[in-house]
Amino acid sequence: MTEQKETTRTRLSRARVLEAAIALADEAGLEAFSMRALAQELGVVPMALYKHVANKDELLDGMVDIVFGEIELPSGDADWRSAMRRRAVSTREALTRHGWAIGMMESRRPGPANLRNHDATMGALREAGFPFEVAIHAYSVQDAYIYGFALQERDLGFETPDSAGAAARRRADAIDAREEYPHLLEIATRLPDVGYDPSVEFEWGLDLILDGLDSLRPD
Amino acid sequence: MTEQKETTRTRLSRARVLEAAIALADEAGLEAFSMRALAQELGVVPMALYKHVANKDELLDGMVDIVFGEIELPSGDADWRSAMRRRAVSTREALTRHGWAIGMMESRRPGPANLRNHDATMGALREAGFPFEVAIHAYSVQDAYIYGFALQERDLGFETPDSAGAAARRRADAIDAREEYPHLLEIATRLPDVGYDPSVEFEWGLDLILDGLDSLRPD
DNA sequence: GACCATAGGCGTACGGCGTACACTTGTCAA
DNA sequence: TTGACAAGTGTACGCCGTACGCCTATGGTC
Repeated sequence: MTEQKETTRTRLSRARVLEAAIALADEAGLEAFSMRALAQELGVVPMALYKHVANKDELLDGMVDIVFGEIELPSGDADWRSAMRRRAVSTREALTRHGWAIGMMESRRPGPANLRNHDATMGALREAGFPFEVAIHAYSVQDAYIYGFALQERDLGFETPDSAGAAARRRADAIDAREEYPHLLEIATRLPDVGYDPSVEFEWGLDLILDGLDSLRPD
Repeated sequence: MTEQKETTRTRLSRARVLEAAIALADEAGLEAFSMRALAQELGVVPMALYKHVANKDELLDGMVDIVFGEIELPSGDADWRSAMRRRAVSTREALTRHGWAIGMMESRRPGPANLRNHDATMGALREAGFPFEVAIHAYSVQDAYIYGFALQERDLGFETPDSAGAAARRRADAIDAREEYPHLLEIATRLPDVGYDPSVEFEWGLDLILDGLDSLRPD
């Protein structure tokens, strides 16, 4: 028979490496994400990766910029408020899909998608009439809120309406002295009842901020 | 002579380990923070640490709870707004001192200082008259903003009034296609002039949020 | 079709990490 | 003085990122 290379493996490429890297980080988390594990996932020896990325750091840079690329840019058509709102919602969604990226969005060498995103966002605010300094403030509050919310959402494990209650209860149970913390107890007991939807929660705070900003806009 | 042990080294203790660990993480950063480096700092062999902490994870838990302990609890005396404001400012300050802790405040097994902080904060909101669900929302926005701001502050390197401009310029310079991103260029050029104080920036957004919350309070 | 430069993938090896396990040494109560 | 128990040590293992040199498959040229 001598079937020639029954598995003529598709060649590696930077794009394939990045894609597999994101998939691995998504499902295994950042701690379990190693060059060696990634190589295995790709059916290749660890050092093969280094023909396509300079090192792990540069790989992470590339991964983060892909996440930035998944974020909806503020469209010039819509009014500033809904443009900002859509961008914020889309950012949180991307960060929910890629929890590993949350702490890295602004800490690495910015890629093209990052720059485009920041430029477009600042542009939308300026064109909405915010003076430079107010635009800086407005940008700062929004991004701090978005990143912080994503961080909390990931860390507190409030994923589904009532896993939130479960998580709260777990935290309360972790310490047995429940009666020492009456308000934590209230959270653990009442949160499951009132229900908790992270999207609703996110948008509640987002709208509070956007309302505040709107009242500062000239005209 | 035979001076007995000229350096009768003070015994190790959990407290000494934690203190040295925080000092090391503060000055060397989280990546350079290793059990081996910490041991060396304490003039001891790595495995000696394990007589005082279970493992690195549990050590980090302890470090984070010490950071929580440095945060001012909302006092029952003041009105809710200034109590929340002081807590927020104090949290940001603690996180600025201990940048390594930012991503870990809510991700680890909560220690006593953590629980006390959360309970007291939720309590202050409830006693201010916020209904349960609104109090949850109010808590969520504030903490998301605080943690997110601390994260940005650390990652963007906007430490001093004009290192902010320098950092912005550095980011703009990192890519040479400056004219492709006019609004980033504006930031790089104008930010040094208008000055940038992270405390002012933080409190601007904080007040925006607190004002929004105040308008929702019953009475 | 034959040849060869080059890019892609491999194997080995090194120093650093967290920490298991068995040991020696120091300390303090009896 | 003694002996038990706590504190500190030494060695070793399996991970990690990645430098370096080798082999091999690929595709352009004749």
